[in-house]
Amino acid sequence: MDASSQDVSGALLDWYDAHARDLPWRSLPGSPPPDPYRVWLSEVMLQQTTVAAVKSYFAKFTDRWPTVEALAAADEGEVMAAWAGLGYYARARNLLACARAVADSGGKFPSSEPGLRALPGLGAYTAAAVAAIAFGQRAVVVDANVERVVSRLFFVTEPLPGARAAIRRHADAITPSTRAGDFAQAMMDLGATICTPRAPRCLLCPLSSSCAARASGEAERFPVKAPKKARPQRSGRAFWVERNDAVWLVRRPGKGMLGGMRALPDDGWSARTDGEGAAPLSGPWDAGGVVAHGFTHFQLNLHLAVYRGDEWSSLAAQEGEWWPLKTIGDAGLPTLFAKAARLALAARGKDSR
DNA sequence: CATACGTGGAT
DNA sequence: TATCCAAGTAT
Repeated sequence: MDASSQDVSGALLDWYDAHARDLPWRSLPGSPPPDPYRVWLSEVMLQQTTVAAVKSYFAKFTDRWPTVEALAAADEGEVMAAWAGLGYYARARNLLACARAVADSGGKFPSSEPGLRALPGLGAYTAAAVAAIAFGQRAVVVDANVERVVSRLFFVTEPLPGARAAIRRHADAITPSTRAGDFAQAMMDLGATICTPRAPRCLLCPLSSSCAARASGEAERFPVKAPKKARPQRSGRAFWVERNDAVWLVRRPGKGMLGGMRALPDDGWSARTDGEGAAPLSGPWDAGGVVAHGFTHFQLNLHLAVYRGDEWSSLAAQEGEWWPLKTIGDAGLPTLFAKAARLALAARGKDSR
């Protein structure tokens, strides 16, 4: 390592010793690594998800399933329901698959980066992060924070995603061989609190004297990114069928949008197409309002169709369940359908008043 | 390499 | 209000 790389990692670790965020899945700077189970769980939850959103879910999961063996023994539906609202539901399916793989191998996570990378739901980032944070191994940990910090430090003008390889080389060059976990978390804390996407606080940055973008006065324009595509507008229908203060819910297919989650029946809308599928009953259907919901790659207007009849016999041949309205909050509905349920119940409240 | 995959908070 | 963005992964 050359002198300037040492300057960067040393200055960053000194800053981290004084300013590390106190987070439930962390150990104090310089102290022994935390339980790999908790590191892994937090890292999966934090994929594309904010610290604020993760905190309550992390508490819920570790309280309910304190060890990887406990999670491995859990019912899949209960894990999916516990994940409801956090998004990117493939993570929950992979989480359980990973827990079971680890439990089947004696209950210990692999400590090597390649061993971790082979587990379900662990990609390049998460494998490196767990290796560094839970096992103290030197690993090049590159997430969106690191991309931003490094692209500024080294004035990387090539746009993402093409710049990934160059950014990785730079990150490798400044990664120290000791305090691997602290270094990785320090880079992420710096990116989250100082080297922010907009209005970076360069005056408070421990790396400002080494930062090429800071010297140029244009830190804010990094990382350069390729232009995004417009999000298409889609529409679909969801069906509200009520009987004896219960609503008819289904389980979505294991893959695809909201895969594996409990849901209202719908007409098959997806990222590719508006809905065209059949209703669970012949109707008649009343208009129950519209839920607007933004996904990563499209915007959806979900039209709620409400059945007020009493011919439910055709449902007996279908997969699904009557869920009591008074415990609808425990059904584990993803946010889109939780919004739809809220809409239906609000309208119902008005009717009965 | 591009696309599918959620959600809520900040600006 | 609209857009951006967050500790990415799988295909």
